[in-house]
Amino acid sequence: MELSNKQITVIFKALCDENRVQIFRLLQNGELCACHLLEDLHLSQPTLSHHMKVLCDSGLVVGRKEGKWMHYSISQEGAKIAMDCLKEITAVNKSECNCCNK
Amino acid sequence: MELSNKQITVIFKALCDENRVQIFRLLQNGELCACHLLEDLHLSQPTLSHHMKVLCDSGLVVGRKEGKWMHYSISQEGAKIAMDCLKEITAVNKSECNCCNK
DNA sequence: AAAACATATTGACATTTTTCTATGCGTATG
DNA sequence: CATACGCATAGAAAAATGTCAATATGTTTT
Repeated sequence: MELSNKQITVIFKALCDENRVQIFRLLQNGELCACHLLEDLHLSQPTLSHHMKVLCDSGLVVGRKEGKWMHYSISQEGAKIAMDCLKEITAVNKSECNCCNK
Repeated sequence: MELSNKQITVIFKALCDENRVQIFRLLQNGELCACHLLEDLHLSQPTLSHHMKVLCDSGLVVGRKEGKWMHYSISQEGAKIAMDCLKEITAVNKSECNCCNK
C-alpha cells in the first residue's frame, strides 16, 4: 500500500473538523440518512452535504443511495486503510540520532 | 481515554498537510534537528517552525532541546494514542439501519 | 403532470491555515 | 563580550476551508 502524501492528507482531513468528528460519533450507532444527521447537528443542509463529501472522499465513510435518501455509514475497509496508513507513517526504522550535531 | 472532538482534530491535523506528512517520512529514519529537516523541505525556516509546532501539539512528534538545537522525533506514545483514537472513532456498535426510512 | 421532498451544487462571504519577511531570544564561539 | 548561529514569534498576505442562502437535480407522491 503506497499512498502519496496528498492521499494521506485526504484521508485524515476527515478527522480535522469538529463537526465531522461528531458525525462519526453519530454513525457509530449504525447507518443514518442525511436528514437524520442534520437533526443532530447545528448545520445547514448544504454544509452537511459538503462535510459528507469530504468524509466520502476520505474513504472512511460510504454513502448508499436509496430513492431520494442518502444513507451514510462508517467504512470498515476505509478505517483499516487509515489505520495501516497511520501505523506506517508513524513507524520508526532506526533509533539513533541522525542530526547534524551527532 | 475520553478525547473531545476538538482534541481529536488537533491530533489528526498533523496529517492534513503534505509538508507535515513528508516530515514524518524524514523522521522515520530517526531523530532530526530542525536545520536538517529544513534542508530536505522547500520551506522557509519560520514555516518549518510553525509546522513543528502543529506536530508537537498533536502529540505525534516530540521535541528535545539540546543547546541551540531542537531535535524532533516521532512519539510512539503519541502514535498509540492516535491509533486508539482512530480505532475508537471508526468503531461501529450496531449494524442495523437507524434511518428515518426504516 | 404537478407538487413535495431529499440531497447536491453554486456563489458569496467569513474564518482558518499556510506562507513569507522581519525581528527577537537564547546559546555557543571567537 | 561581541558576534554568529539555531530556532521561535510577530505581523501581513495569500490560499484553503467552512458556512449559508439560493437554486438545481433527481425521486416519490398525489
